[in-house]
Amino acid sequence: MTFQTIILQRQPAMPRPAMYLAETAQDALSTYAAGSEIYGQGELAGPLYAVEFGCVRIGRLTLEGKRQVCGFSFIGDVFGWESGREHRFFAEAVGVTGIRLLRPNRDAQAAAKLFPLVVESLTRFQEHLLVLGKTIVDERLAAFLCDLASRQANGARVELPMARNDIADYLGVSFETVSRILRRFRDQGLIRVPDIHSIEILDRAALEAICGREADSPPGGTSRINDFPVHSDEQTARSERRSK
Amino acid sequence: MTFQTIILQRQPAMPRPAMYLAETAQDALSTYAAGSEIYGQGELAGPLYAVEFGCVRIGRLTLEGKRQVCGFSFIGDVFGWESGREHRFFAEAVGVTGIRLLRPNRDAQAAAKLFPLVVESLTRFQEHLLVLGKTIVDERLAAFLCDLASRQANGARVELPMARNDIADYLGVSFETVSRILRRFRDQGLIRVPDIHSIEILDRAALEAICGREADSPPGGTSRINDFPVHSDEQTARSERRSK
DNA sequence: CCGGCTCCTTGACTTCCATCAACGAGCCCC
DNA sequence: GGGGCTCGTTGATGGAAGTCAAGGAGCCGG
Repeated sequence: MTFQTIILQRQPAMPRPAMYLAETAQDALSTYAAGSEIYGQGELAGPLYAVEFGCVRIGRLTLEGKRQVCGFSFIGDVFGWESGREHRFFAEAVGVTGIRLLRPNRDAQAAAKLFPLVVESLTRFQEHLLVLGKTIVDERLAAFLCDLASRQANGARVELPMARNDIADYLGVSFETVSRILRRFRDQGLIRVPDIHSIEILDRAALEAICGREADSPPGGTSRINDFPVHSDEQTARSERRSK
Repeated sequence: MTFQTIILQRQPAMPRPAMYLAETAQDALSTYAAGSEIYGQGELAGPLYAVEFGCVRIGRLTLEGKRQVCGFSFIGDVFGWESGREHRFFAEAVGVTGIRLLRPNRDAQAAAKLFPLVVESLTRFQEHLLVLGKTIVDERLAAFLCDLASRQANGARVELPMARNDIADYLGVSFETVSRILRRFRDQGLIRVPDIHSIEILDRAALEAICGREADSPPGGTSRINDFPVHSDEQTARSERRSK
């Protein structure tokens, strides 16, 4: 396995709440080789991980040996949440990747700081869930590209550090289909593919139309766990049945 | 719209962390008619909601008018997390459903108590995500049944308060396919369908084999945000490339 | 009781996509 | 440079599941 040459957006560390939890800046940073495992299924869970640079894929190996990727984490993202003692997923570096270990403190302040992050993570999974619910594969791929474009603030240029195989396992399609659809998008003039690991979006509106997106509304605002509007004991039977 | 006769597992409220946050037991409880909206897309977010009895579906209406259900919440589950100011999903009562409003306190203790709940919710979405990644629809339905069976501690009996349409939108298939596959499972002797809203699982092992499940490992244990095993700066290039 | 409604089932057809297969490109090491 | 490897592309084919359509089963109100 060779080192990938792409190092995605190496930028100064972002001023995120997660950073507050790192013990010291020096000893909590690890560099992972391309393809190396950050943690494996069944390993003991505990710390959280923040991506400093590069890209991480999170997924699971099924009993039949198939692989399903349930998410990618890019710079600034935090992953590693577990509700049990063990990791139910694996995490692997896609390219050369820098990871900062986050050690949650025992005091309650730590939970309050982590809260927005876990909710943001939840939001991501929910959104991806909707993508996987789509039956037309074009829509899934379009959604994937739009999502990447909005997460990477690179203008029309989108980096694809992961392999086609990873994208396929992420979108629940075969990697041949990924290849074919990218080609179709190219033929339709929606994208350009200057090299295998980057894509230039020529017609963002068209892509968003394909996957049924509204505007560019990136998740991850401020998490609100405070004041709330009381509306109690409503018996309203607004009961139109929504369907196709 | 008529009231459904099924009220799912009306039990004494479970001693869950969520309960600690309800203001008072009386005024925070609302009863919703079947099909009624608990909150809608675009509404202001704020409080959390705990299911006391019944069942809630959470989903989104896409621009094209299609509906995608991204989760069901049963008794004891907490929903309503949002990373932004607005709800990006709707929540509707499936049958007659009792909802307890949870008002998070401002103090940090609240976040610490809510933490396990949001991580549990995250876990559910992750698991469902893997289900949607499956290409064979039989596997999705088998996974759905197994999931319900493990969430409802009813032995082999599984209540299906939601419509076939809901299941279809949850699994990303057409409702005709749901019907067909349930029939096939019945013909194969895997399930019995005594009435339209309940299923008896005759061969749990076979169902779990179909969807590739290991043992019955219900999520929602104790969330660990504390001590962690330090393993810093590993450069190990354990780089087998996992694939199909 | 009958009509109207929603939900569910079943059938026929068609399309989309997974699979199998072959080949090319890039990379690395010997 | 040549061989071996992984990754990516493209083509051909079959099967799985969506779509269209019709009909049945409850449920309700008049």
